[in-house]
Amino acid sequence: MTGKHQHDQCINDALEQGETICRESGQRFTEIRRKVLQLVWESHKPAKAYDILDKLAEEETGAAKPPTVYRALEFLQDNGLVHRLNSLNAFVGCSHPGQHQQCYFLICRQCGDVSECCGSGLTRAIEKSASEVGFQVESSCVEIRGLCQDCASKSA
Amino acid sequence: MTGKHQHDQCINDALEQGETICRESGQRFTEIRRKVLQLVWESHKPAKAYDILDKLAEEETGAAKPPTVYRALEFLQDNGLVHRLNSLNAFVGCSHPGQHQQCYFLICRQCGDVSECCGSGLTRAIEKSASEVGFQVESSCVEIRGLCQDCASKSA
DNA sequence: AGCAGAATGCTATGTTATAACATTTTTGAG
DNA sequence: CTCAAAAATGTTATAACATAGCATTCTGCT
Repeated sequence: MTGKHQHDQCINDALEQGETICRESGQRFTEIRRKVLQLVWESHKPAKAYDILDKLAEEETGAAKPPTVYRALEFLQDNGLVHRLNSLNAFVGCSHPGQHQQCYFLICRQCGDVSECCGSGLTRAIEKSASEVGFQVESSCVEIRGLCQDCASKSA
Repeated sequence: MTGKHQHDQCINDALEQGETICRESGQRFTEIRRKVLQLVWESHKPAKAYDILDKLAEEETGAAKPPTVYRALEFLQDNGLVHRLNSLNAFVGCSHPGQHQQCYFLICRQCGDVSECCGSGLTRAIEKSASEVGFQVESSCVEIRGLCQDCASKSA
């Protein structure tokens, strides 16, 4: 996820998945939504809403306004194409849209890359802990900070 | 945590712990810090910075300004007396300051109460998941939404 | 063409948070 | 006690993040 990879492929995959998901659910994958998804996927680093806004402004004649971006982001979130990182007020592309129940994020404090994980172990641990105090889990937000493998090995 | 309880006791405990922690670490538990901690502890619901600000304004002659509140909150966080909930942009009192490694929060969507848990099971699950991809955990933020026991039984 | 609903544009404003510098308070050294 | 350094607070301004509400445009359908 964080290592060297042909990142264009990530972007293309993401756009195609957006296309597919919208087609299948009868929603429209409009230019703005496509563009915003592409910008979110420019890297594996979280994208801030206003940075996306600025990038849109560079490319478009009429500069986009905040609601435009936030609406697109909301749509993408609703359709599982991006996730919001609460601890950073930022967004990352979902690496396997349409197929997860619950996931969590590993955020590298060094390089800033975020990777998404979906092992069921953590989900089960959360359910278990919560049920011990009679709490019914509906959703959870798990954001983990630390050093990714690449950065750990470089700084070692 | 969420049931009926003599909440004054929670507040008093929290203030005393603030006192103690500051004394032991050679820091000052000033009036503002004390007051903000008290306001955070008014209930088990998360407190927003600007609400605290408003409450301070009601009681003080000279209305406090945002930096005053944010500074106090930062101090309290640094000393483990309050936690910030990223998913809500809000703060809750720490229910056992000075003695935890890592904790997570159960946030009831019905009554809004938040309770703090520190079982090691979840921490271990996080460590384990992260280590599978070579990620070194430094800190984590876990916020779980759902229904607390009280609300679940009422709505049942 | 004409309509309904979805999407976008746009203005304004609400909410959350911090930078930068002035002033006051506290503490400890002499 | 007094002064200087450090800590805390005050103050102003503004940055950063987000949404409400209404106008306009686009799309698909009949």
